[in-house]
Amino acid sequence: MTHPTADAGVFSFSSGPGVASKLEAFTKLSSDDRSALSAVTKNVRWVDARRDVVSEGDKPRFVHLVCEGWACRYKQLPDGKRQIVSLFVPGDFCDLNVYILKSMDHSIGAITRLKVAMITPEEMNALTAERPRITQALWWHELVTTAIQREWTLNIGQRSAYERISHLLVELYLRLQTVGRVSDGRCDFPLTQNDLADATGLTAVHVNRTLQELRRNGLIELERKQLHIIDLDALMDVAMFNANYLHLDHEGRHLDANA
Amino acid sequence: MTHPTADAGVFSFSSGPGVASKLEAFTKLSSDDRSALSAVTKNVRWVDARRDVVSEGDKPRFVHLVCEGWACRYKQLPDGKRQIVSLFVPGDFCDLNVYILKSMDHSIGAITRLKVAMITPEEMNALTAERPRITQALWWHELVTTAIQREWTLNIGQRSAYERISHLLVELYLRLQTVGRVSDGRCDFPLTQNDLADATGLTAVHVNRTLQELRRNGLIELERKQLHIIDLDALMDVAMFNANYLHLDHEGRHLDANA
DNA sequence: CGTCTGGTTGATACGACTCAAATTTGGTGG
DNA sequence: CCACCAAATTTGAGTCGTATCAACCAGACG
Repeated sequence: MTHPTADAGVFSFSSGPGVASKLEAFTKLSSDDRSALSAVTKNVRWVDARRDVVSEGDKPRFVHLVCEGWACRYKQLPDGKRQIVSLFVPGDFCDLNVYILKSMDHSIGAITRLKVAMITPEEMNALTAERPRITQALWWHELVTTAIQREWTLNIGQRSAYERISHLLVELYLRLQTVGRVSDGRCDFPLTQNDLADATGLTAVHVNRTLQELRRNGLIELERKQLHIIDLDALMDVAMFNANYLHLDHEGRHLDANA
Repeated sequence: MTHPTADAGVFSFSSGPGVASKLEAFTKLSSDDRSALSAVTKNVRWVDARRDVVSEGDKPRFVHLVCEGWACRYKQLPDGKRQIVSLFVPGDFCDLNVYILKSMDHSIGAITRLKVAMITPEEMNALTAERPRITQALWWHELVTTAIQREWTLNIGQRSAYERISHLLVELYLRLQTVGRVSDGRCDFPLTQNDLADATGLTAVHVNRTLQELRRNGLIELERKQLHIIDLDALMDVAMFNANYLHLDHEGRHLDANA
């Protein structure tokens, strides 16, 4: 098992599933699709943990695709409060089509050391012009991303701390599962309690006590940046988790596009 | 002034700005663009206040465009709690491209009596195939909609009740302004305190007391479904309002596409 | 009129915050 | 390999913002 801070890579599956893995949760891609995708993801960049990939106010120039590591989207208030509004795991695109806008209204930050592919608007246009299946899949990705954003609004607005953290854990667990980064009920989980606090609108102290309660109740184990979900059904129950918003039910998913 | 429940129409500007008004906040449209738009918005439907336009679980079949009245997007939890995750005012599209998905993960509900145009996927495809400027504008619309969603997450996660309600009032005021539905610091505001509670993650009682405080502090007047913002700058200050997320700064906005 | 929805008020309770300090962990350099 | 330091986690005590519960009131409607 790779150590979280080792230089070679942050994750257990450091040469794990390809960048297409998330899109393939929507539809099977042909091998041509896959090679077109990997052709535009050649231009990669490593970003240190806790560094910005893009900062609020920047003119957006690239679409970013997370290859390795975790990132977040966050917004900051003048009084210093910070809200993490999205989390990105490997396979996630950060800002499809954002280059239409004049300036970023939020920042993208690296949670861990991060490998991101940088795709130019021209490459994206070429890709979508030539590969309708990828275009569809990117649209699906965009719709799921905004559905997750809505669920977060619901989560923060209506659930208690205990439910809220449970919900976030389940969401991330399922998202990691769809890109092949869960095994044996376990996954990497590099968020600090401070990150968790910023993502859920709670304080770090309260997150700490809530996690202890989840442990005490036999629902999870969480240490050394490893999450083990002991009883997923019970945790989903606590969280009132309804997976419909992840839209993993697409029929095309089981078809083979290479036929 | 038209009464909210009168049959003729909910708003002061009932034959107000056209459906293109929001898109024109991004870029000037040509008269061809405008007629193409109005051609696909012929199929309209009236929905009673407090009724669903689309319900969670439905197969999405149309893109909806709000012509008159207000609507909301909401999600409900099994324990009965409800979160309004978005609000729609005239000129807003509800769910661009949503027909890619198999089922709705949220509902769209009418706040007032509502006039919505129903656009088929085929019409949308034809529209975007033929009218690149509209395609761009729709993308911009989509990006702004999700930016608003992120700002709501921030709002609920980090701002106090007083700041939070202020922020929502300012946002809606500015959005109404861009579609020409503000005059003299005043606009229609059909939300009940209960709606406001569901949108901000507060209770109706607390919303009530908070509104009273805003009134007491000379920032707003709000009665009979009319909002008067007395001191916009002060209110924006309270809310720590940064309008960047509305992306109203696009250069194309001031160009004339008919040239 | 009586009913209903939306708004207002008061008293009380509690979930989450604050502040402060101690402890543990992980990384760094001698 | 150990000593050190910073970051992250944990604990405790006290407070506060917002929720809860329960009336009551006003206007709109049938």
